[in-house]
Amino acid sequence: MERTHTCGELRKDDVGSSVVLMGWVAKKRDFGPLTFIDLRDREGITQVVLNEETSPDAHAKAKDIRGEFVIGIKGAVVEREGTHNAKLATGDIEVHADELLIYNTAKVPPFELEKSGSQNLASEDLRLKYRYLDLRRPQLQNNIRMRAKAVAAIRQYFDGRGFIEIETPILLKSTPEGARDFIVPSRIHTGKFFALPQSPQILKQITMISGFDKYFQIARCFRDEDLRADRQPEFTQLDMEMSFVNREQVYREIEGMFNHVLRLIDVEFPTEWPRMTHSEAMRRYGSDKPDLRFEMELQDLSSALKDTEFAPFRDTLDRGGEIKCIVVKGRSDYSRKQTDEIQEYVKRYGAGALAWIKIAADGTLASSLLKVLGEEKIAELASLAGAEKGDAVLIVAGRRSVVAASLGALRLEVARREDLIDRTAYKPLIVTEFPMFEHDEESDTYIAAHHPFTSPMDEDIELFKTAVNDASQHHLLGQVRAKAYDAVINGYECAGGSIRIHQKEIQDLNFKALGMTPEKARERFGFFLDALEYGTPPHGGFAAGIERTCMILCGTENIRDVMAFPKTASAQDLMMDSPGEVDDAQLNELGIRVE
RNA sequence: GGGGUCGUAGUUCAGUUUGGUUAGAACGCCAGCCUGUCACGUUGGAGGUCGCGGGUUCGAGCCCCGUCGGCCCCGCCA
Repeated sequence: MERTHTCGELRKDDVGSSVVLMGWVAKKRDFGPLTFIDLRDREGITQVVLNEETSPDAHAKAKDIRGEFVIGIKGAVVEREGTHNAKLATGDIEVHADELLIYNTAKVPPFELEKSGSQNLASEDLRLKYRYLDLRRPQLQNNIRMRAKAVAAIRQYFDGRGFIEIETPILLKSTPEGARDFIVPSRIHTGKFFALPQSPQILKQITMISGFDKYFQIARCFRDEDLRADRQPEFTQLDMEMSFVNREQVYREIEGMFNHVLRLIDVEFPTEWPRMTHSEAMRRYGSDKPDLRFEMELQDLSSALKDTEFAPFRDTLDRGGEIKCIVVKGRSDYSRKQTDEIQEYVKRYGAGALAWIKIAADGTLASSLLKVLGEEKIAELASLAGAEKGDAVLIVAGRRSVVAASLGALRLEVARREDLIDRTAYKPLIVTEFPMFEHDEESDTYIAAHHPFTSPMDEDIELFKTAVNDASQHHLLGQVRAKAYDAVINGYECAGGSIRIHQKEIQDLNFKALGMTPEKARERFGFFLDALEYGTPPHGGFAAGIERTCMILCGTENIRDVMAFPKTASAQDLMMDSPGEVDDAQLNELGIRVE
C-alpha cells in the first residue's frame, strides 16, 4: 500500500478516483454494519466509511480500531450527498474503504486530544508530559508550522538582501550580558567551563571586524533566569549586524523583515513604521513597549497639584516624583471592591496607593481625595485628565519609575478587563533613543541599559565624557541617550538593537562609566578590545525574538504554544524529566563534586 | 528570593461558604444493540490513597500547620 493523498486534500474533483490514505484515527463512529472513521494526518481529516455489505473484511478489522491507532486505507472517493460536512475542508467527500491496514495500535491517551463541546483542554503539565500527543492537536501543529514558515521567511528576506548566514559557537566563554550563564564543564581542561551564549553579540560584532559586513543568524540563546509566560531558558533569535550604517538603515531592515514575515498572516504594515523616543513612550504610556492598539494615555496632574498641602502628594513632588493618572471611559460605576482590586494591582509595582475620581452621569463628583483636596480641585484634576461624565480617573503618585511601571501596567490591565483591545489590529512601533544607563537604587551605581557595546548618541557625547571624567558629574550618566532601539508590535518587544561603539576610546570610557577597571575589562573581553583596534568599521544591528514574533503570528500569549518542546515555569522538561542527575563516573571525569 | 492561584475518577470540573450516612456530573474507557453519523444514538458496566505528610475533632475532600507540583505576577531577565 502506498499513500496517494493526505487527509486534507481530497475535494469534489477527486470523486471516482481510488486513493490510499494513512494517518491516525481521530474518531470512530460505529453503527454496526456501517462504521465511520475520521482519519487524521498533519494536513487534515477525511471521513472514511466502512460498509459490512460491500467490504466485509475491512469492516471487520475496523471493529478492533480505537482512537490514535495508525492505519492505512484504500478506497474510492465518493461525493457526500446530503451529508456534506461544512466543518471539514474535505467535507464534500468521503472515502469508501475496501482495504484497511492497522500499522500500529495505541494505548488510550491519558487525555483527550480534542475535547468535545465546551470542555477544557487537559491541564498543561499533563500535556507537557505527553508533549508528543499534545503536538498532534491541529492548533499546535499549525503554530509549529507557522514558526517554520516565519523562520523560512526571515532567511528568505535576509538572503535576498545580501546577508550572509554565519553560525557562531554554542560553547563560548561567558558573554557580557547581564543574565546568569548556563555553564558547561570542560573535561579536557578540568576545572574550566564553557558558557552557553546568552546572545551571539560579541561574535557578530567580530564578524563585522572580519569584513562580512552583512551577517545574520537564527541563533539559539540561553539564559538561566526565572521564567514567565513569554520567557524560556532557551529561545531563538534572529540576530543580524551590518557595517557602515546609521540607525535609519537598520530600522529599514527591521521594518523590511517584519513586514515580510507579517504577510504570512496577511497583515500589511507601513513601509516605514511610526517612531517614538523612549522618553515619549514612558511619558505617554508608562512603558518602553507601548501597546498602541488602544488609547488611554497617562495624564500628568503634577502641575495642577504643585501647591497642594496634601502630605502624600506634597512629599512626592518635593522628592522629584510625579502624580499621573489614566481615564477609564464609562466606568464611573467602579465599585469599592473594584477600586480596591485595582489598588492591589498597582501595589505590585511599588505604588503606595491608588486615588480615584468618579464622575457620575449627572456630573456628580466622587473621589477618594474629596475631603483632602475639595470639590473644586477634584473637578480641575478631572478636567485636566480629560475625563467626562461617566468616567473614572485612576491616580498614582510616587517616583517617576514607579508611576510609569504601575500606571503602564494598569493601563494594560484595564484594557484587558474592559475589552478595549482590538484583537484583529496590529500596531508596530520603533522606540528610539533609549537611555544609555540605568540607575541602580541599591548600589547607587549606573549600569548599562542595553549592553556595554552600545554607542551613545552623538549629541550626548560631550555630556557622556563629562559625566565619566568628572566624578562630581557622575549623575549626568542618567541623561545620556544611546543609539539603541526596540521594535514593538502590539506591546511586545519583538526586536532590539543598537549602533555599536567602534572606537576604542569610547569603549574604554564606557567601561569606566560602568565602574569597570581597565584590568577587569581586559580580563572579560580582552580579545574583543584587541579586535576593536584592528580597523573596526562603524556597525550596528538588531536581534529579534523568534518566539515573540511567532506568538503574534499565532495570536497566543504563551511562549510554550510556539515551541515544540518547552519547559515548565520551573525550568523542567516534564516529558524527558530534565534536568536529571548524572553518573558519578561522569562527574569524576569532569572533576566535579556535588554537595 | 517574594506574592497570588489551583491540585477531587483516565480527563475537565462541581462539592470546601456552614465538618456529618454510600464523594457527584460530563466526556473518555469496557461490553452489547443500531445503515448516514460527523459532539452519533441507545442499554449496561468498570473506574476515587479527594497531591503528599502531620494535627484538631466523636467524625475531615471541607478547619489548622507543613510540604510537593502546575500556572500567573513582582524581583530577575542589558
